[in-house]
Amino acid sequence: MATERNTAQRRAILEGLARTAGFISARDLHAAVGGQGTTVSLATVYAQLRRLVEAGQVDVVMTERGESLFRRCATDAHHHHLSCRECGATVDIDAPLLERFTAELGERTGYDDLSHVLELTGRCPACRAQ
Amino acid sequence: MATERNTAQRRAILEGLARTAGFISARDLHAAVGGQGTTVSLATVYAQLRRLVEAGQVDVVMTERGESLFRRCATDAHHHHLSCRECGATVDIDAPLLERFTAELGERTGYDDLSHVLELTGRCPACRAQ
DNA sequence: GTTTGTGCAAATATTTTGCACTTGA
DNA sequence: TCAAGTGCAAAATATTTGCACAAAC
Repeated sequence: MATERNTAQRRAILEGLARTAGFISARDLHAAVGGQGTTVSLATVYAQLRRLVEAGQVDVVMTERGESLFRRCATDAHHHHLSCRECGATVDIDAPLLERFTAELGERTGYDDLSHVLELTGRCPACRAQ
Repeated sequence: MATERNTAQRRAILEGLARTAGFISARDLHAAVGGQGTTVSLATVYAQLRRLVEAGQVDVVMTERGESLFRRCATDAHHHHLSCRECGATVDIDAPLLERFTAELGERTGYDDLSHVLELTGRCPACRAQ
């Protein structure tokens, strides 16, 4: 039985994920965790993320460029957000348009049990001003 | 104006894609093309695929492992895919609704340089029938 | 004390790039 | 002719792995 050890690095990574609103790359998570007290190697970030994904505690999506993005699984209500790729500021988004879109899609394609992941990134007004 | 030159390599790559039923990786396409008379370098396969993708003549999807898969496609517009989580079958989706949504979002939030990752999964009619 | 996790550096895999050479129009 | 395309090898990017050491239990 593989019991997870409660190491300082694992704690730091879980906190980093908890502090993050949406999806985050391994590289960015590594940077975010490094900013705090503990230092964690990138290899350990990957190792922990892999365990968390296997345990079903973390979600993964692939960007178009082949980069994996991770987030702790949300059990709460389904919603989306837009986050600034420079400063990390996030804005919540009500997406009735998107929900309608998926519903329509099911009818048109014959697929059912549809689910979607939408990750939006951009540059916020403050960062743009610089 | 970028006019595409009709090189032997480009022809071989297009024929390779035409001979392929579904999606194919750059590596496999390179191997398939090499089997025929002409030899084409892997770098050229990538270069041509990139042009074809930019021209909207070829589709790309990402595997879970971050490998790009290509296939010649009918639609020219930017679009996404809905894939069956059981058998992997993929359907093209034109998403003018989504594009409009992101454009609107930019105006409403003041964010610019928006990009999105949209992952759609469901169960296809064939798998549902079982 | 044993087993799991960590960190480093090196390996792997995919894709891109710099640059000299070739070729299509 | 000459810009666009090609091929090679090297670089860039993302992720994994081997192995010695450290730490959790």
